Amino acid sequence: MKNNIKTLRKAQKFSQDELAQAAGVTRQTINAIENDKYDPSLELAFKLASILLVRVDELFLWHKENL
Amino acid sequence: MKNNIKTLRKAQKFSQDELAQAAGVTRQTINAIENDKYDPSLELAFKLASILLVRVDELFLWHKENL
DNA sequence: TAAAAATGTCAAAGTTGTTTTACTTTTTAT
DNA sequence: ATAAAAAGTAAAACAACTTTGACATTTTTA
Repeated sequence: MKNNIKTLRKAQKFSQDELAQAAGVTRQTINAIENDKYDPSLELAFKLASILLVRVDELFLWHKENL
Repeated sequence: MKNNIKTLRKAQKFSQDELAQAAGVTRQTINAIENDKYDPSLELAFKLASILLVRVDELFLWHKENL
């Protein structure tokens, strides 16, 4: 699933590591998600959205056709 | 994490099994999520929100204090 | 231009989410 | 009151997400 994490993170001048620490995960987790290696858990998705000041459905782009 | 699945599902007169099939998972998965045994994946959260015609952040109630 | 910071990547181990099968209990409808 | 449908539950196996530790590459800054 696509996401806007990298864009929003840079807009707030966070490094991957800073965002990771703010969300309570490791740098590798943020890196993997930004590079579409896998999707975060729902819990982490909410934390990231909260930190980046957007809603989950704004941070992650999900398309019905996947249904 | 709390959610409104049971309420919205009943409002649309779906059984757990019907909702499960619509979302492409098993009945047990829906049952476990409704009863707060665990949270769904982000992907499944989006599917359920889509089927139940609400946003992810309306279907699942996440509180900042968990951060 | 060299050092420092940030990012990319990988494998193994650990944790969490999902399926399958099966059985029990509760709710709905006849 | 009974049968059928729906919901609850549990263990084992499997799949997906996260951590840890390590090292390579790219970008930034002094």
